[in-house]
Amino acid sequence: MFKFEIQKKLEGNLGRAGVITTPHGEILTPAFVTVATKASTKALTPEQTQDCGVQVVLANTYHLYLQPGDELIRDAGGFAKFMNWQGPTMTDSGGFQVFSLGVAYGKEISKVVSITDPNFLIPERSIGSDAPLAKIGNDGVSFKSHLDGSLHYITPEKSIEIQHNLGADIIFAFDECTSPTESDRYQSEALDRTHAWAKRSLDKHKALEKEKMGESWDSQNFVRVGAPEERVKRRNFANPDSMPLPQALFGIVQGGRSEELRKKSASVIGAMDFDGYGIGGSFAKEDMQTAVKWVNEILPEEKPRHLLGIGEPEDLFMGVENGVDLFDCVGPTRIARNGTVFTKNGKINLLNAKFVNLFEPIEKDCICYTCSGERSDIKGARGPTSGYSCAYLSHLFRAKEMEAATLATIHNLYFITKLVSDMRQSIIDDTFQEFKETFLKSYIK
RNA sequence: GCGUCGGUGGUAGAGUGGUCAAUUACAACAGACUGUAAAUCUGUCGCCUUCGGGCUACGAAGGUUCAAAUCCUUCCCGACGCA
Repeated sequence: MFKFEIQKKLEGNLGRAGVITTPHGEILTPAFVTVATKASTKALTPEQTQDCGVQVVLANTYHLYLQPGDELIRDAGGFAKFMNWQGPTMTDSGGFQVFSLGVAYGKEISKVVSITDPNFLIPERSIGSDAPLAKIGNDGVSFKSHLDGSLHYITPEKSIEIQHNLGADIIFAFDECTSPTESDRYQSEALDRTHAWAKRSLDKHKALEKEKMGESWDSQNFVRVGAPEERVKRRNFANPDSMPLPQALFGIVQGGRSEELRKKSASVIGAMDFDGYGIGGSFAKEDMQTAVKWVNEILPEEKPRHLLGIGEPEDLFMGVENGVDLFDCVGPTRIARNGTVFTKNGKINLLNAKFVNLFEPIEKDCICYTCSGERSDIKGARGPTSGYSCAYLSHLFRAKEMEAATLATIHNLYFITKLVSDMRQSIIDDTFQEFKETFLKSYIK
């Protein structure tokens, strides 16, 4: 029931348009995956998220394991059902938290740095005095919960077990996301660890799939006909209707900024029997493109590739052109909550003084709910409307009204989802290069 | 009219002789945000500056003092109490 079909390839580079089939529906690729870390697209209901054109949401293993607990979500029938999301889902393995709660904790480090930024060479610039909450060992990672200080030990096996309880259609191997400031020697050590963890993740996944789906399970020919009682019982699903469904596992390529390590990782991970591949880790903004290219030239062409945690418009073009099928990023939703929205002419901050009395939508020709005032599925049902003005959004942000986050998030998700889906269409129409040039010309000033 | 308390930067509110251009919060102004520790964080926030400093400021005007937002006098304004 997990399939990837390439519909059309870009001439002269690695880009392609395709379709991923999951037990919960299809994903037309390239696609932007919306991040719903704690089983919620912050500020939006699933219905609103879907209305933005979002096909897939990605939740987080570590966060849901801590709260409300993966077993509870298993009993609820999986996180999609738990949050009332109708489409395909993914979970990240917790590998990113190894970074964000580890070396990056309390520090001013981003996984994407700019080589022109002098500060990036000062690795340990501290913005707090807290000790890291994640400590890495070869067998796994110990975490001190940021919620209550309790100690937890996550191994590749544990991550996969949790992800099976969470029940997403696509799950990820447990990896170590390294900091861009680490030495080559460390990156190499970490890479070996990530490779070992990939193998362990895969073995555990296969074992759990076998247990869940039965010995003669065939992922390509799965038909959803009803859950064998016994298997339902064995997996301890509280709701017998929520039959166990097959899950796909993606391995993760690491290697930091090193060509040698990136290529090595793509070979090692690409040779393992994963359903698809994630490209993770740290990048320099300036050479992200070459890094992605090194990797995708090696990874098996017939399997989907997911560029983890990348989502600036210019990076999306770069990724698509270099053979990436899926992206996820907290950027669009996070900056929206902080008052920044995308426009064709670059990002704008709605909290700037100039928007206080601007009685126009963010973008006049945008048809998202925020700009047009209309939901895509019931256009005209509420009578004439001209959408929400910048002045109103500015007021909501200044007044700290929750709706500010909702409306800004809707616009940004629509913008970014539409952008990637337009890229997909342009690949099919053979107009990708023109589309890219036109967009970037006005977007980057 | 008498008495008491009080008047501090956009606001609230510290400070009651020098370390005060004045704690703090909010507001304002700008910036950041890339597998979410994030409805968060950072910077600026009297005027001028060659970034050393200079100038004007704590209701107003005088005064004491080497030195005053801080002490004294008068005036103006506010709250409360008594007539």
